[in-house]
This record gives sequence, structure tokens and C-alpha cells, in this order.
Amino acid sequence: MKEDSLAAIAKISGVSIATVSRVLSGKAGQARISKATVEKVYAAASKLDYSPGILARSLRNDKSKMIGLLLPTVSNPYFAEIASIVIAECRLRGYTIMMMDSAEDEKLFHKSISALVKRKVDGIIAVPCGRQPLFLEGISRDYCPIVLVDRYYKDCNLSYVTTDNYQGGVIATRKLLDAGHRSIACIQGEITSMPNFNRVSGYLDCMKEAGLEDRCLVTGDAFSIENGYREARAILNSKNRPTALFTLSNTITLGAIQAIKEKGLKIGKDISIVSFDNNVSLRYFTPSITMISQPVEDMAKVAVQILMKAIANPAGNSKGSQSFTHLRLAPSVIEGQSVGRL
Amino acid sequence: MKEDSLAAIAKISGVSIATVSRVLSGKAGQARISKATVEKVYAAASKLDYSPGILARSLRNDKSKMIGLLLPTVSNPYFAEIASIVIAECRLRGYTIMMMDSAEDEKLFHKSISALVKRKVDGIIAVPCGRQPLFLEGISRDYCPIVLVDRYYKDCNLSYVTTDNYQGGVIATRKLLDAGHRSIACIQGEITSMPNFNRVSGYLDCMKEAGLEDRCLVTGDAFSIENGYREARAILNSKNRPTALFTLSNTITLGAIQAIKEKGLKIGKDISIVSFDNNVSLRYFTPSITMISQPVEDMAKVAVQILMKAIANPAGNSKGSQSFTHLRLAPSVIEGQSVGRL
DNA sequence: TATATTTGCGCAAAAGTTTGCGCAAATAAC
DNA sequence: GTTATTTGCGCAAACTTTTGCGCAAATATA
Repeated sequence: MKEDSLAAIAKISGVSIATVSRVLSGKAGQARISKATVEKVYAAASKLDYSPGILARSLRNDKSKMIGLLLPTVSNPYFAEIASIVIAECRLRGYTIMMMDSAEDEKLFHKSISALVKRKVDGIIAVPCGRQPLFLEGISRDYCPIVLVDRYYKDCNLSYVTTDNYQGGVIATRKLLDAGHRSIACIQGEITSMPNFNRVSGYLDCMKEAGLEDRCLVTGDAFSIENGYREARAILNSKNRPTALFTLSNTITLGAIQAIKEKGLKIGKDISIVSFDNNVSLRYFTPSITMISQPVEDMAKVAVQILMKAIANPAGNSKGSQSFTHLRLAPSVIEGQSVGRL
Repeated sequence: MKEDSLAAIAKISGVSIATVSRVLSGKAGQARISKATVEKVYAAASKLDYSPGILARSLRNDKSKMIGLLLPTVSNPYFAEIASIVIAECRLRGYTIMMMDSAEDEKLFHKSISALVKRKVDGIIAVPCGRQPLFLEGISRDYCPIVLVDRYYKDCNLSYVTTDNYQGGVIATRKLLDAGHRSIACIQGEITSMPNFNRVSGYLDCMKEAGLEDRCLVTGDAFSIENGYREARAILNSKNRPTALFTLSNTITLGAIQAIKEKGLKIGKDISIVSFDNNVSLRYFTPSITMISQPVEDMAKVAVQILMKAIANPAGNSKGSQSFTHLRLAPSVIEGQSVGRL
């Protein structure tokens, strides 16, 4: 027998294991346990410096006080910030984070989800990969609530919190149009993701509205520095070099800036930029980059709140009538000097 | 009975639970189980699409195939990169990461370690907080191996992998001295941490060697943007403004750059900078920042290797003669344009 | 044919917690 | 002095897996 178990306390205090369990889980009242017994148990427990065996508890209760967190990559500062906030918020509520990294790989993403479920996480917060919500919907129906952050699926039976990316795309493009730009290239990220799709849609619609549909250019395929660098390079070397870039993430922007520097061009003069995301370092660049900032902190906090509600109230399931929360938070603009007037 | 358990397989295949367990854990050989039985079991298992209940297994075996990862903050890109690599390396080896954030709070750090132990993690990788190794040594002795990354303790009974921060401090300072600077201020980070202490030592020794001990200036107290900004501001506004800054982390540098911009000074002309860490965005600044880069990838990978070895071979414990690995990897220099000649 | 050995597998305990059921004893009611 | 009610708590099952011990049956040896 372990020194630190209900059994040990039971032996010391001379009551049964069951009684100890009930006392320590605050059920002394409804189990009508006498004050004297309660005190004996507490005394023994604190003498042994007892803390419950979480594994046994999880096994028994089918829950673990753990939240699974699944991101495409922690090394992207945008996701790292989400992680940071989610971790803090969950800890505040007594939950521990089990974190995984899907490396933008849908197979791995699904495997990770299954691993989390096997570990009986009480809920999952994820930035998903791929276009297929079915798997996640199944998990959410049969096992534990899931809240999507940033990326989501259309008309899916899952809660999500995201930025109004379409609006973001519109605002960015309009900013460039208003400054007189007519030739604006868009370097996109992960093309299977809704945020990317919506940002691009905003861009395209805005261009169309300005009568520039035949001057649209959308390239790229990943939210990474490499992609930003590669695509920007190609664009800058092209015959009819655009006068402005709309880069769809902080990483893409970073890569683009590298390409621009190599080419010897001046940002805000030779080439203008509006970037998605709010990266501190981009703010301190000279010139500072104009950004469409996402309300990351709110997004992460709200996601945790929604998840907690779903955990506390699995009633939603009872009649197959789960209710899902779909939130689209407004982006904001961080003005910089990277947009030049033509 | 759950549909997905040893018991279910046992019932279908008509053997006992024990036999199923032995077959599925590859112990059919040493338990001398007949080929026919083995096949029946496999058939039933694959029919049910069995996968073991990890919690029950962990409870029984006192191990979990999980590694605890404990960082001061995920939002610092330096730590995020460590996390990213550790996660990937562990997954490669079939381990899952349980990640926590101590927010630079020693109490919370200890609580988090205890939580990890309670969950029976097989090992821990940590960037610790505080000056006190005793607690960690105890955990490592009694529960599971611990490998420290980046931060460590002198003469402690714990393995660690870190950068040769003293060398880094020396190289940085010498770089500035060689360019003719005589008045060099150092903005430091978390003062309880060894890396910080060693970087500062390198700086001080180097200054002393150049006969400049009375012109040393070390300020600051956290690896954060705010601290970098605040201290740089104060330094730049001081009477005898130094001609160069040695900033001890990427975050501090970012803050310092903000202060410099606000003050209207030109980096590399009015004020020179050498920074610790290797942040991509600092490389794309104009002018690009000269940096003392830490071998983050190697550090993280080696840390995982050491941990895996310790897990595989708990023999070290048997005679109280554990052996600890202490590694100090060499930093490298990333040349930029932020150091001006005087 | 009787004893020894090997082969094949099951029983039950163990890990630590939670909880439905129900047993006794004390108190209340008649 | 019975019967009913309440109080206080224990028993044992359940969650799933692992493993030491040992029982039968089959085969080999004497």
C-alpha cells in the first residue's frame, strides 16, 4: 500500500476507504458522516500530506482535469501566443494542458486528437488541419467538447472562435487601394484553411469592386517565412511588378521583407505592404509595417470560456440537440509606415 | 464492459483476460502461448479495433509515455522554439508532451512539477525558475529523470544542456570593444538565472580586461520587451549616454529598439547593439542586428536524447550513483550591421 | 504404469479512486 | 416494548491493465 493513498488514511484514522473518499471529496454532508469522523480523516490526510492519485481518479471518472491543445506549429508566434493564453486561462480554472503539434499534417492531427481522447481529456481546443470536419464532429459528439480557434469549417457541428478574416482582407485591400495602388499582389498561406480563404475572398471582392479583377494575383501556399520569401521574390522579379503586397501572416511578411531587402527595394516607397497578424517586431521595423491585427487574447480567452461551459454542461448532448457557438471577432488596424501613396 | 477492452477481446476469443494481455504486449513467447491462441486473440483485437486504455496501463505500470515540458513562458520565441523541437523529437519516440508555463514564478514552477509527477510522466524537460535545485534533485532522485535546458544550477545533481553563455558574453563585448566602443551598457534579464549571470560575467570580465571596470553598467531584471524598453530608455536619456548596448535576449533587444526609435537615434551610427539569441525578425531589421546565436535546435535535441537515455536506463539509480550529463554548447555569431566603428 | 517434466493458460491481486446498495445501531414514534 | 425512521458508515464492484503463482493436461522419462 502506498503511503499516500486513501487506504493509508483509512488505516490511520480507523475508518473505511469509502468514508475517507467521501470526506475528502466534500461529500461528508450528503453521506451524513459524523463530525468526529470527518475530523479524524482530515487529520490523517494532512499528516500524510495526501494528494489524490489523479490517474486512478481519471480511470474511474472518465475525466482528467486536462484540456488538449492542438496547434499546427508552436514555433509560429501567432500560435505560440494562443498557446500561452490558453495555458494560463486553463490553469486558472484548475485544468492542465496537454499540448501537441500537428505540423500542418492532417493525418498527424487526427492521430493526436485520438491520443488526447485516449487520455480522457475533458475538452479540446484546436487549430485544425485539413478540410474535413467529420472526424472532429464525431469526437465532439461521442467523447468530449471541442472548440476550434482561428480555423474552422463552414456549417459544422462544432463551436469556433475566429477573426472576421473577410473583413480583414477587405480593410487591408481598401487601405492599399485608397493609397492609389492598382496592382496589388496577395501572398497567401495554408490554402485549405478558412481564414486564408476568407482573407483572399475579401481581397478579391474588394479588387473586383474597384474594377481590378483582371489585376488580381494570389500566390503562395503556407503560413511560413520560406513561402513568404519565395513568393515575394518571384513577384518582385516579375515583369509587371506590383506596387503593393498583401501578406496573409506575420511569417509570410517576414519572408517577404527578406526578399525585398535582398532586391534592394524600399518598403513604403518602391513597394508597399499590409500584413495580417500583429507581430511586435514588425511594429519596430523601419518603416513599421501596417497590420491587420487579430484579437488573439480575446479569441483564446473566449475559446476557453466556451469550452468550460460545454464541459460544465454536457446536457447539450442529452437530446442530441447540442448548441454550438460561432464567433467572428473583428480585426483592428495597426497603422504603420509601410503603405506609400502613389 | 467497454467494447474496447481486454475483457471484450477475451470474451470473443474465448480465452482469459490475462492471456489477451500477454499476447498483445508481445509476451506470448515467454508465457508460452500457443500459436492458435495468439491468432485468435489478434483476430479479435483487430476486429474490435482495440487500442489499450492508457490510463489503466499507466496506473498499473507507473509510467505514462508522457514527457513533462516546463517553460517560463511560451510566448517568448526562444522558448517556443525549444518547445517546438522537444515536442517533435518526443513524438518521434512515441512520447506525448504535457506542457506547462511557469510564468517565471518559482512557486508555480514547483507546483507544476508536482502536477507532472502526479501524472506519472516518465521524464521532465524544464527551463527552471529560481535558485533552488534541491526540490528538483529530490524529484529526480525519487521519481523521474529531469533534464534542464538553458537554465541550470551550479554543482547540482541534475543533467543539463545549455549554451556557453560566458563565452557568448565575452564574444559580444569583445566585438564592441574591437569596434572602438568604450562605454558599453548591458541590459540583463532574469537575474536569478545562470545564463544571465554568465553572460554578465563574460561582459564584466571582458570590460575589466580592457581596463574599463569603472565604466561597466548592468541594468534590467527580466527577459521581456518591457524591460528592454524601460532600461534602454533610461540609459539613452542618461547624462553620459553609452555608445553601445549589449542586450541579453531577443525580447530585451526588441524593447531597446523601440526606445531607440522613439529617441530618434540610428542603430549602428548613434548607438550600437549586440544582442543575444537568434530571432529571425532581428535579422531582417534595417540595419540587421548582430547576434550571439544559441544552438537551440541542438540543445533541445540533445536534451531529449539525454532524457531518453535516463528513462531507458534507470540503473543509474540502483546504487545511488546516478551520473549526470552537463553540456555547454558553443554559441555562434550572426553578423549584422548594428555595430558601428568609433 | 507410475513419476517427472513441460506446455498452455487461468485466477486473483494489485494499482487508487468513486459510488450504489445496504447493514447495523441509535433515536423517534406509537 | 414493538415498529418505523434516521444516522453513520462499510462492502464490494467498477474502471482497465499487468503479473506472480499455480493448476491441469499433455508429453517424456524411468
